[in-house]
Amino acid sequence: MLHNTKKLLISISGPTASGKTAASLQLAKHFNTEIISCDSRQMYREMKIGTAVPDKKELAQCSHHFIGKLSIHDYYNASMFEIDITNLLKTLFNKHNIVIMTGGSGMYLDAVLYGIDKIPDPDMNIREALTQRYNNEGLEPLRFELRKLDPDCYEHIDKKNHKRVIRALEVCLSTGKPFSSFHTRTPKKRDFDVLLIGLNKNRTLLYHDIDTRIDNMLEKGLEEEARKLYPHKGLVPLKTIGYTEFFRYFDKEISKEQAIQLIRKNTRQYARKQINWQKRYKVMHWFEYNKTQEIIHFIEQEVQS
RNA sequence: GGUACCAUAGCUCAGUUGGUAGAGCAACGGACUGAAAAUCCGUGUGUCCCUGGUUCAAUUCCAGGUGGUACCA
Repeated sequence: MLHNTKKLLISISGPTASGKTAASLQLAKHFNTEIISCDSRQMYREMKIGTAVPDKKELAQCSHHFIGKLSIHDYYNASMFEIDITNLLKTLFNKHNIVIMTGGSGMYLDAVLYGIDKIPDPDMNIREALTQRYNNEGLEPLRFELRKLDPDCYEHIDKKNHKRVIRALEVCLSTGKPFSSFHTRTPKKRDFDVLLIGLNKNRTLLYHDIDTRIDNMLEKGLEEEARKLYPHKGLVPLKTIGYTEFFRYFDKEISKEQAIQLIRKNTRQYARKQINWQKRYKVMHWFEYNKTQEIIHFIEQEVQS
């Protein structure tokens, strides 16, 4: 039995197809607890197949949170996720000493672990106007304006990344204060401990398993799911691997075979970006993807010490 | 069997009037504070098919070989 007074959040990280779902289910059953999904796409209920949500059997094995919670028509972001999850954790920690969180969205994980600085909600009209300007005039004028409004931010920002520049400008314009003035650069304190677990799978096997997973999605009807969502293809949640490629096929821009090959390629690149992101956590404990018993043993040792 | 053309990066192909080579895609590495499965940045990884000849120097020119493609038999 666990005698710790402080509650523990166990985060399972790893690239797509590394076995996070299976591992977290085993952990949840072993510790008799619940699972929170830290995945920026599995939370949309219309996108089940393409985001590889756990199947009915898996979902029935323990309580899952945040899967299919939103509609693709809802606006959502990492800051909202931070608030929702910290609130949810308060409830769950009343029932459990340990809670599992699993998923591949690095920024959402950061939001839960360290928090995101409080900034007034984005003004969509300003964002829209800036995006228009970017489309018409290019990035240069926006960069120039940012240099005027927030020289400090301009120093550090990725100047070729239009989304970053637009975001910074949008905050400057809607708040009247420099974007950089909102950044505290200090992680928030949480009243629970965190144990970061990373799943490791060698690249060759990972790529093989990605292909298998995509074959499964196609069998389950990914094309049909994508076709249903095609009318909404402009929505942000649908800018997602597995859907955008099919949308291009529906637009007759590429063949179906090309779309599937693109899904494979883009998923591999996505996995690499996830691996890259996960390297930033110096306190991550790495395990081979199929060694859940070792993870359980490790957690029990950590809890007792 | 004969003739012509081709052989350069993982793939498709440039190129070197002879001084050991570069694009796209792929691959790989990285950044990330309210769009993050998004967005952006960086890196060339090579027996220039093989053997011989000419030359100070051959991936480049010449000869032969091997493989491929097309056409003729």
